[in-house]
Amino acid sequence: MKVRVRFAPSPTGLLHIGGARSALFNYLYAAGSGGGLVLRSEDTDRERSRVEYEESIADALDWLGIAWQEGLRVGGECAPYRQSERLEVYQRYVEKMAAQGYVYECFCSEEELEAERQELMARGELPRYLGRCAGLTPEEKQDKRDQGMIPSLRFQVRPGDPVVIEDQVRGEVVFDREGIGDFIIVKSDGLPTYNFAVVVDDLEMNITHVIRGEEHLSNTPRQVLIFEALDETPPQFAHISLILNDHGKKMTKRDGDTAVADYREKGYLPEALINFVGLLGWSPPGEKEILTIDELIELFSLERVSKAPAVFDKNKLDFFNAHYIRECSGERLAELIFPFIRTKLAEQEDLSQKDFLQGSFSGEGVAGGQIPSPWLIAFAETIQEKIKTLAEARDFVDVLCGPHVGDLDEEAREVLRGSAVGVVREAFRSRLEGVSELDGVRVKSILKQLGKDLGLKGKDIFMPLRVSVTGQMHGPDLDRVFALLGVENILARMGETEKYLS
RNA sequence: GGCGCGUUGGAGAAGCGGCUUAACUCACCAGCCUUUCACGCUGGCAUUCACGGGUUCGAAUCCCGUACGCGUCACCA
Repeated sequence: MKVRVRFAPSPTGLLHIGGARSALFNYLYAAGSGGGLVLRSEDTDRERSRVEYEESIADALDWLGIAWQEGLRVGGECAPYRQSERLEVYQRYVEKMAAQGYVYECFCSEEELEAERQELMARGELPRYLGRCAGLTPEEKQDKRDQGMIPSLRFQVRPGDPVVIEDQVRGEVVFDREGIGDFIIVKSDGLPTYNFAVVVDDLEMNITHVIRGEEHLSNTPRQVLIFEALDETPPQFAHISLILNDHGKKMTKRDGDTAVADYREKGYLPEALINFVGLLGWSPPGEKEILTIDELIELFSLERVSKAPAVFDKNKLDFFNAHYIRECSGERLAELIFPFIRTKLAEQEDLSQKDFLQGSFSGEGVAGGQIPSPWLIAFAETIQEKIKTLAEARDFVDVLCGPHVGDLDEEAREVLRGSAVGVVREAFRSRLEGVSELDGVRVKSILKQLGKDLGLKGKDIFMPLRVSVTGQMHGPDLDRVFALLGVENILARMGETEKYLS
């Protein structure tokens, strides 16, 4: 039988890291076994569901490179893929189960239910519904209706053997039927509850494997009971552990960046996020951890999914991101960086006419858009090894653009007070005379010759020049920096730092 | 509280009864490389696998108990 898995988020918020991992694991499993992935929207919560969220979730998956063959946006044989549009389907199943006597109307109010729960808890018993409305006579029901009460529908849990779940990750998990009270399958607003809708949809959509978060494990017996009442075989279950924050708690919005979109905005690459998230609760068989999505597909298996929860470690994410940034071609990095530095670049008044702003982007780029200018590519290559996120590129704009040096800190000023500084600067300046185009090779040879002529080595010649031109103690290789700035800017900046000389 | 799940270094983890005096990766520390910072390279970082019992010639690996953590007990998913 062909593997069919699904990712079924409820559109009540952005796609968060945990959801992304569930989607990823489903995707990897499907792709690795020649199966398919279905994207379904579980929007039965009328209050909280919103189409915008559904869109943003699909966008996030697209961006990550997690592709689904069926469902939202792409359609398919089992359409519709939005639960709110499948009400007739659920109705059919309600009737099927009602015919077997599994369904009854419940008129209990929220207050009554709460009171019952409290009482059971106080007695130290399992809070659950005791079936008060199960024995209502037709007259009593009519009476309640006449009073304007709208019933919900409950599933009757019958006594029997414990429910055994063969979980692909956790092994055999056993639940007692007595601990499960009759639960609601259709709310009084006519919409099915989660536990009912998943079962129907997984059945109708021929889902073979349900891979989802551990928080669903305790719900699984209810779902199995419904499968049983329907006389159907449940799919294989695989419950993956939770992702914890660094305090060991379940990651929630309050922990700050939990949405995939947050990371995209901060300048993380999709391949870095995929690599990182893929290693959360799963480990590859070999020693290699830097893995592309295709390699993950190749290596992924449920057997290697960990039972223990995983802590989200931003350090490691940063490591992956820095790695993938370093792997980019200059052209792609330039394209990726552009949106992050666009406004900053625009502030550089004297550079605004340079081609990297608009004119640079014409023709076909690697990402299918436009081609970045040679300058932008050089800029990208210059900072490539310095940044962990794309957003950090912003910090380099002022340093590598324009005729102005920012304020120098005390350490930098100290460097310029050195005795040989004036000589080095003058020698450098004179060598720049008559030079119109600077490139890395040219800069290198100028600096080399300079050192030779003055009889100075390394630090003594490079630090004064670095500080004179960039105002900084650290930064990318000087030859690249100078080539990027150009003669005019270098001279202008040296003029500005003149005042710091002793 | 009931039920369920988990517990190997700061983090991700490998380990599936002897090959483990516990791989690998991130972080951290030291050294090397280098015109700075980074990158890269080399080395260091758990005598010990939550704790206590037991089984066994032998246990991180199997069993039991305890502790701790997490999840779940909704007309939310």
